[in-house]
Amino acid sequence: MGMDEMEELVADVFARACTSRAVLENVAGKWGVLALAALSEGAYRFNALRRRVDGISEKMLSQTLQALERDGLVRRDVQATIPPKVEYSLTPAGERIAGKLIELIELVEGEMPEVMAAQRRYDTERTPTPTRA
Amino acid sequence: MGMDEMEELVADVFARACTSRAVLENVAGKWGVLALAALSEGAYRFNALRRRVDGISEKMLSQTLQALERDGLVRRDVQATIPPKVEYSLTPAGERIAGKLIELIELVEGEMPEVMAAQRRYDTERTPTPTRA
DNA sequence: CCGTATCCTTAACGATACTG
DNA sequence: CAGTATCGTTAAGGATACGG
Repeated sequence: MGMDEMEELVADVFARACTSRAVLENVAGKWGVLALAALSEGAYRFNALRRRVDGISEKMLSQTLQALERDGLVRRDVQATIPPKVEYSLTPAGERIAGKLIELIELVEGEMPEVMAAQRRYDTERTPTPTRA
Repeated sequence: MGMDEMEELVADVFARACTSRAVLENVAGKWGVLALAALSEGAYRFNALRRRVDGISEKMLSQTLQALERDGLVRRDVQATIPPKVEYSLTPAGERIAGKLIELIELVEGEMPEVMAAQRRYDTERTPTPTRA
């Protein structure tokens, strides 16, 4: 077994309790994707970001940003003014990952017509037996 | 406002209750990523896939596959043999999305050294005040 | 304005048992 | 083998209120 295969094992996302899997969940999870994608548009302050990511609660935004900051993907800059301003932005690593997420989002959006057609087919093929009228 | 901006609005993942956001969650969610990534290696039968995606329960695998099948990303082929064999594989759309997910996974794995260093920094800078000894 | 802390509700999840 | 059904547990999530 060569070095490359070795590294693949210890970092394999398919293995549970793997560090890379945890990071992947932060990044690809429900709110992580949207936060990173929004920040790839530029720096945001807390409440502006909250408005951008429609539907996120204060609590979840706070938790999401903390996780991403801990992973070194998001930078948090505090300006000690009154009232205080806090700006969130992407680190270089964050920008690389966010870039890939944008590609994913655009790909998904491009597939939406096909996806919605498939959903309609699936739903009509399985529901039409309502206890047999 | 041109056509392009219009389409972007109706399909904007940043809007809650948006169809593309729901699909993105199926695809990028905890189990969706792993299921699609595994299937990009080739067709899998139910229990083989369950073993490949370490830690997933029968219930979650079943639910995940149903959602992805409904979205037209996974195909389910039943062979009426005894015992029955069911093969799961990617549709063309599923392959396109899975390909992008693999890129994401590999990118994340590549950033892991940097990420883990950031985590260590974050953890040491914030915990070392345990009630002040 | 930027959050954290709390409470409470909901839904995700896992384990088990059972059917086609 | 390939699931569905049910149940109990846990964690995620939302709303509110308060502190920095």
